[in-house]
Amino acid sequence: MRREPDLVAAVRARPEVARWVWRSTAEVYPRLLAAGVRVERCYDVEDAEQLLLGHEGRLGEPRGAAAPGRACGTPRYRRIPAARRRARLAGLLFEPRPSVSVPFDGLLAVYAEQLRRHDRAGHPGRMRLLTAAESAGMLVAAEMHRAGLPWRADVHRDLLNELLGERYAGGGEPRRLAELADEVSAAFGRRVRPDLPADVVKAFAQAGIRVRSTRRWELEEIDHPAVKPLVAYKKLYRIWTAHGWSWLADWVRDGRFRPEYLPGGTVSGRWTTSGGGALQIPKVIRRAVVADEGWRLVVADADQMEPRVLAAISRDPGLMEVAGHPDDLYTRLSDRAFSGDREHAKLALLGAIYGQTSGDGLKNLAALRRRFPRAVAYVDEAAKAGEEGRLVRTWLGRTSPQAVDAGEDDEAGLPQEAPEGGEFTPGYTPGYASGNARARGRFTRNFVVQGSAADWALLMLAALRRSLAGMRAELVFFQHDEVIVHCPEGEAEAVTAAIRAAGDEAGRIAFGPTPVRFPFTTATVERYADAK
DNA sequence: AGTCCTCACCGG
DNA sequence: AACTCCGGTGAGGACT
Repeated sequence: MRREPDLVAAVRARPEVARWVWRSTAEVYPRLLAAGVRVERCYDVEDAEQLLLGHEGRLGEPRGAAAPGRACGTPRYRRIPAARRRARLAGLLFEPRPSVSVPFDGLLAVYAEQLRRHDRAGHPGRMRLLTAAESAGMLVAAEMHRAGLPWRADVHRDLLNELLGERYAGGGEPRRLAELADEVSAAFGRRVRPDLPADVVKAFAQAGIRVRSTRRWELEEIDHPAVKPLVAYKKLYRIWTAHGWSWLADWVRDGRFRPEYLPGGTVSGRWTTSGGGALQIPKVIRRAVVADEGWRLVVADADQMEPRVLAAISRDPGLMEVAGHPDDLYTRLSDRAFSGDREHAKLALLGAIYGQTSGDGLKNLAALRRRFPRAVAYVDEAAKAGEEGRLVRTWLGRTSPQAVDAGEDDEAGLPQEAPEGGEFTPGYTPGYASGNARARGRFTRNFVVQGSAADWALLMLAALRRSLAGMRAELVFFQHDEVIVHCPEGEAEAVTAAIRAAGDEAGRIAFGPTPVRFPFTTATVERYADAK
């Protein structure tokens, strides 16, 4: 064993190393990137620990943007109630503070034991693939943060002026919002604050209309002159508060928007981001995402990712046949089982994946079950497991969190039991509590599909990262089933080909030999908004 | 003054 | 047609 005084020099001096094993990519890799050093592969011990603990059923708490060791010191961390923070800390192997170092021989022992724990997994090969893929994802996350999404602040400002109007000197609402608020008040015949739901509900009540909430879809069913300006206000208010001038000041520097990506930030393995709401950029704001001079954005969206993943993991012969072509899956599905009605076919399939409880999807589910019995049985079995309190796994082995038993005293801050009958309750989170078996069933039903899709996406990113390595092109954005690559115009064609290849390669590696295809819709554009 | 909760929007 | 799955974010207001 030897001590190296300088991380960057130590890594740079060993180009022959095939894979770096380290405690935390998020802690180490940004320092390397800052010095211009990239590594090909790594093994993130702390991330693997989370995945292994989950697989072993020893993780009752979710990982998230606020998980200790990930986002210490961020505002989100402080938002978590103290009782929950304690519960999270209890399941952690490592000290959450980056400043507390793990002894080197301790790390080696943990790594060696982790290798043995992979062997004991239900599918050791898949489990090794999962931890390797997520480690690759950690590299991608750090590199994307460093590269940043090209963002034109001037275009964004023009857009805000156009949508919201000028700001008044004293602060407060911009002109357009103030006008809409006046229109709302005029329609009610009294002063009403459109940003206060309680005020709006009261105003409608006085007008003789009872509303349960002020959600947009509910308001739109009401016939009242206040509805139109109210809905318009809510849309613009959202842009003003979440993506307005202060967002611009907080998050855009030197023509780049740099969110912090957290691979595996959700229980299902989807990524989250921290800061700037990077995964919720409104469509209109995407006009501000503009490629550099002479460069292009290659925007690629995986087509019907979740149905294709369901075909691959359930091995349903009929659904694999439908998903075995690159063209629109729902059209083929409707030709087979829904006499050409694409919308019904789509709703039925999504309803099966989401565990729909009412509506048209339920009727069409019967048709789906007749034609694609193994696919429906796959998600039904996952739902049954959840209802009975068992764990479910994604294809590669990411495991649903343990249902938390109701009644334990360290649960302060966790949502309480949902009401009988499975009604939707805002704030109730089925993944974390066991109060409602049916809600838990919907969660596990969706988990196996959404999570396996996240498995695939991770492998796709890793494959894409490898093929971009020799180019100037950079991955600059990733959102569940969508990637953006920023590249010189001349590389756009090669990048597009690389993305398509990565999709099918990820399918083969994740799911083994399968006829299922994983095509992308791609667009080479100068502005993100032009991709759709 | 700081913490916590609710509401409602955005995205997939 | 209805609000089912996974999330982040900010504002307002009640509370300590």
